[in-house]
Amino acid sequence: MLHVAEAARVSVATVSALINGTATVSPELSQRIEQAIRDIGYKRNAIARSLKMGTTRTIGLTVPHITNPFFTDVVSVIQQAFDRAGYAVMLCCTDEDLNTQDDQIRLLLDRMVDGLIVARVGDGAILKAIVDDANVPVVLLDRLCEGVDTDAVVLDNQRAVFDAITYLIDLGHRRIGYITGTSDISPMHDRMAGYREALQAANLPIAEELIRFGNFHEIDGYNATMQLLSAHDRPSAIFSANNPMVIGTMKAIRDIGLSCPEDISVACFDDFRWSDVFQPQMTTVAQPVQAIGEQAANLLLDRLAGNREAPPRKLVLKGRLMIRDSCRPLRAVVQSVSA
Amino acid sequence: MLHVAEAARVSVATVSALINGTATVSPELSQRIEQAIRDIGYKRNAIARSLKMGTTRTIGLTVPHITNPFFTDVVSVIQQAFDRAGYAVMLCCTDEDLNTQDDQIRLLLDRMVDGLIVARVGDGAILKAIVDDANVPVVLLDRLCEGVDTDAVVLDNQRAVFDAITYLIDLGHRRIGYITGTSDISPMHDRMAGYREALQAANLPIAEELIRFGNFHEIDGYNATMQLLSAHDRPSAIFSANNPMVIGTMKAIRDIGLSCPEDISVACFDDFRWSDVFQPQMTTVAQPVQAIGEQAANLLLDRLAGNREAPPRKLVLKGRLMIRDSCRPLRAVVQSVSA
DNA sequence: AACGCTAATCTAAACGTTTCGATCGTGTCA
DNA sequence: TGACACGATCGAAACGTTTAGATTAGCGTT
Repeated sequence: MLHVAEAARVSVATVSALINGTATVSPELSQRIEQAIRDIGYKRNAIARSLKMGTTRTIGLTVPHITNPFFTDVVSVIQQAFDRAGYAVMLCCTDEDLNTQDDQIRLLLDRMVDGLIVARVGDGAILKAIVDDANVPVVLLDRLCEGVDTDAVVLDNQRAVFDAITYLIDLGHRRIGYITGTSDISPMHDRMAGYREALQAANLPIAEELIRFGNFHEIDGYNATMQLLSAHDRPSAIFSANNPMVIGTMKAIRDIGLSCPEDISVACFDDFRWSDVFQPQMTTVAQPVQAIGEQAANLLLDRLAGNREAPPRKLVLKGRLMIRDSCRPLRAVVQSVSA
Repeated sequence: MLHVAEAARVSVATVSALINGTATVSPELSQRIEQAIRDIGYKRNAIARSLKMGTTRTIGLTVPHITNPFFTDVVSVIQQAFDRAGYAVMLCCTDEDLNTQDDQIRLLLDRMVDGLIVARVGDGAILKAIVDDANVPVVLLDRLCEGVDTDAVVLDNQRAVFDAITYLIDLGHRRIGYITGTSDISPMHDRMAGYREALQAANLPIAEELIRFGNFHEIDGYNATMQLLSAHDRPSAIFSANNPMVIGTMKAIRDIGLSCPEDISVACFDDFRWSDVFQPQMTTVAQPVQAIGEQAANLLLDRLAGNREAPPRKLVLKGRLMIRDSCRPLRAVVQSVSA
């Protein structure tokens, strides 16, 4: 900018005024300055600007795994929304690891991001501390955080799983395997509650041996399914509370020589792009990824626009059960119905 | 930092020296400073540091669509690699749009990213201009760019498609539909070349009506397939040069009342996580996403480490044909073989 | 005792902006 | 004609660091 000012024989203040439109500058000088900008190929240095202004027009976004199709989609929507608003987004993947997450959030705050969207991991203690003393607006995505009272957009997970499990029960299933991630994050906790609620509502016993915990990964779903299927009284249906794990479930079913839906019904959380193309077409709980991403972005953009004092807003969206053909009625039930 | 210095009764220079380890500071002062840092909860301002140092420890990454599973995986790997190296990554999705890409690259350069990894879009003119005058290292990902002579990691696309088409030919297919994205980017161009080469090598005619262009999206694959299948002399196999489009292909096949692989064989570029779980298990050309991401990251990290003068390095990796069961031998061939 | 050497510390400039307040013509009004 | 307001422009400080070079103190040599 100094060079531009010299070339146009004006002060840097005038150049700045013209560029930002913060003060009127005469047509004559405007022209000289614009010419100089073109000649020199001047680009404003956003870092210097950020230092002075105290704002970077950059936000941080952390998700556990970007390869989880739910997060892929949400990240995509969020990125687009902020792009439209002229913000850059720094993406971090925490790999479901608490320390990684802490490091990354610190990294983002060091870089003075203007705001944070966090699909958190682990317990909320450090997140809370970080959020409290850095005074950037934070919106929680997908996962609430005890003690962190801030904007959030989540799904009504309990209801969504309740609906899915109830659907399986209506098909005649009585022993329904349930594969979940570790329950220290709210969605897993709430989904489990939905499972239990549905069984109770149908007066079915809750068999703890049918509930299997994994660490969100395909291999965990595989192992859990193997255990479920090799038990002597195996379930007739399996619900996987997370998308990557259901792949493991399907592989285990295949490897053990069974087939879905003939021998065992399967449903899972999170829709994916291939759901209705390949066989079996998977019955899933679809999250409104577009809405989730947009709402999260809007909440944060609203704060960034200056609305800092409004009380925390918690948006709860509804999932939708996408019934396809990976779940079949149990024969016994079909008979009793036709009897 | 000023506050810390005052609290510890030292100069800011000493604080800086301690924090960065750039000079020895006596145990006594060290302790006072560390205490002050803790008391105040001081965090170094990375923006101010960047301004002074001329480096942000941030890189920019642009891809056309993060929801394309190839890019999802590569982005994931790249993000991890830079995270390990202490870099942040700004992610941009260009949506296959040239103007968007230009805007985003400018946005990134304004923010003084230290380097750029670009899976480009459109023609390379502006990209070239941008890359030339911003003097940040750039590595091209997946797609080369005419006139931009810089580090790159790409696939041997021609060979990969050659192998896939040859496989189909060996199965007895003679009329093989080919669905591609617009050929102004190198992978599409090279893949097409592989298609033509394979047909020529087998002395088969190249029927231009079997070649369909789309814009990388599912709907384009759908439309292209509809056209191919409603022609009077329809192909017995279809190869889709891009992953999202193959979903459209499968939907079109279903909607038109055919089935894969019984009525028509299908193969496509880019493997996906569900390939071997659902039916038909798709025969694909798998890219070594892990290697691609790591190599791209390494090339850039090497430049960032100071190796600016080395001549441009172009890494060409090999694809791998994953034969599953979405392609069947043509009956005629089976008969002639058994005859 | 004077000197030079080293280690520890400090002062101040610089990075590239924004912006407050000052300055300087110019035209208007009494 | 003098006072005054106003519009255009500028000078300089500030944002929070890093770092070159200056300063100081301590210590061993001669």
